[in-house]
Amino acid sequence: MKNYSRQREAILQALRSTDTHPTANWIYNKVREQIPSISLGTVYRNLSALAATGEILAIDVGDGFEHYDGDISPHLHLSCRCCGNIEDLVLESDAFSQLASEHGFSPETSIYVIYGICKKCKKQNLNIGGN
Amino acid sequence: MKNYSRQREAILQALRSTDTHPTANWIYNKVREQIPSISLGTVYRNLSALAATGEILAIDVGDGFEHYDGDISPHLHLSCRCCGNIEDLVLESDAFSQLASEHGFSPETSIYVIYGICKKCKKQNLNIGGN
DNA sequence: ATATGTGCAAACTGTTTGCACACGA
DNA sequence: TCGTGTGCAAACAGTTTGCACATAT
Repeated sequence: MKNYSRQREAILQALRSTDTHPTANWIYNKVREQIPSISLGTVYRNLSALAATGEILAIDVGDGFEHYDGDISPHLHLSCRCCGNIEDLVLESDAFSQLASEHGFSPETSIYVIYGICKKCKKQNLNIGGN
Repeated sequence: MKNYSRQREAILQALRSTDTHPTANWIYNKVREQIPSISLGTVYRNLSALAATGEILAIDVGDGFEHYDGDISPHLHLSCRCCGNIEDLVLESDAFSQLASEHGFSPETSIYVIYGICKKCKKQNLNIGGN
């Protein structure tokens, strides 16, 4: 768990260089700054591998894109349906995972997404109607 | 918000007739028992419409399929990476949404997914390696 | 008649995969 | 040399969408 290829290293680095939750395509473009010859397929392959080993998190917020997160600690994802931004909210304790454990379920990864309107959009009165 | 077509009614009914979290295709096959001529496109269109109005929930557990849930109350989804089953766990209170509110975020829908191994799979020693 | 919804099938798009080649041990 | 990973591009699959027709008011 150390012998990373240059490509995987760059992918991991790109993901950890941001506090957003980028898509595969964003990472692809980012990594190309360092390794112009890298291919999208390689990005997907490595992201899948990293997610499978638990080194990164794959988050599906329902916008049709897979998002990735270098922060694997349990935290809330606040997904704004107005600007599309995904905000993090650190959790002091993961009561939900504990609850799941009490019910016989063995938690491994937790992905909590709350959809709504973020503070900024609300302030700008960019509120979207009932949609 | 009452004038539902026969198709939409059937889709809603099919979704609420099960305690699983079916995919669009499952619903499609289910509804075809009543309305054999219904098309997949119609199912998708209605599911999207129902999810947009908040009458149902669209859940992405990262298996490549969109899952739908007729229960829109905040609850945990326990996704077993062994058998693929999605279990519900009712929440008495949604502390996370409250936390988000305190941080200026206006929650509308909450989707909590915990990945792990369910009780049944664990009992059967179907435990999957580090994967 | 008009507006809304449907069935059908083609199109779309993010993701996956096969294959030949490159690189490190 | 051998195994693993890469680049490329074609293939895949779930979902969306355009269009003509059906249905209800």
